[in-house]
Amino acid sequence: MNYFLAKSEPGTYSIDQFAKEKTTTWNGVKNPTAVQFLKKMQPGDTVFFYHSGENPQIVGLAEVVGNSRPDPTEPRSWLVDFKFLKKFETPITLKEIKESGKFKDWRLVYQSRLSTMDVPDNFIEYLKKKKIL
DNA sequence: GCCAACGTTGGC
DNA sequence: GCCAACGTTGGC
Repeated sequence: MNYFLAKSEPGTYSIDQFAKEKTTTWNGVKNPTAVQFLKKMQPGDTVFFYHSGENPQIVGLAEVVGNSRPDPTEPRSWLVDFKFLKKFETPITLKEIKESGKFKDWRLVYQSRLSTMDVPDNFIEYLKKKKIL
């Protein structure tokens, strides 16, 4: 089981909408690097749901259901289905992640524009220690 | 609102 | 195939 992170502008699609809908098709990903990660997602993998924009933070968890696949309506674009798992009572802010100093080699920190990415093991450990996972 | 970083487009 | 110009994203 692998961990990934997917960003969404809450004005476009928020964790609350996701919680209501229970499942969503994650689409619109065209960036080649982001698509690479989408292709690696497999059923059962866990995805951190991240709100970008004002107050950027990880707000919840999703589970990959079904295989990622090309978007039939848009060339070079890929999509994947997510099932809602949970919304964090206390989101993990980007500020906290940066200020901890432990995750400088994570794309979330050094490559802000990337919308879909993997998650380093030491971040998972960090969350387990904090009893968030 | 600004700007850095990066992706895309199109002319050559 | 290169690169300049331009567009987009996302953090601040």
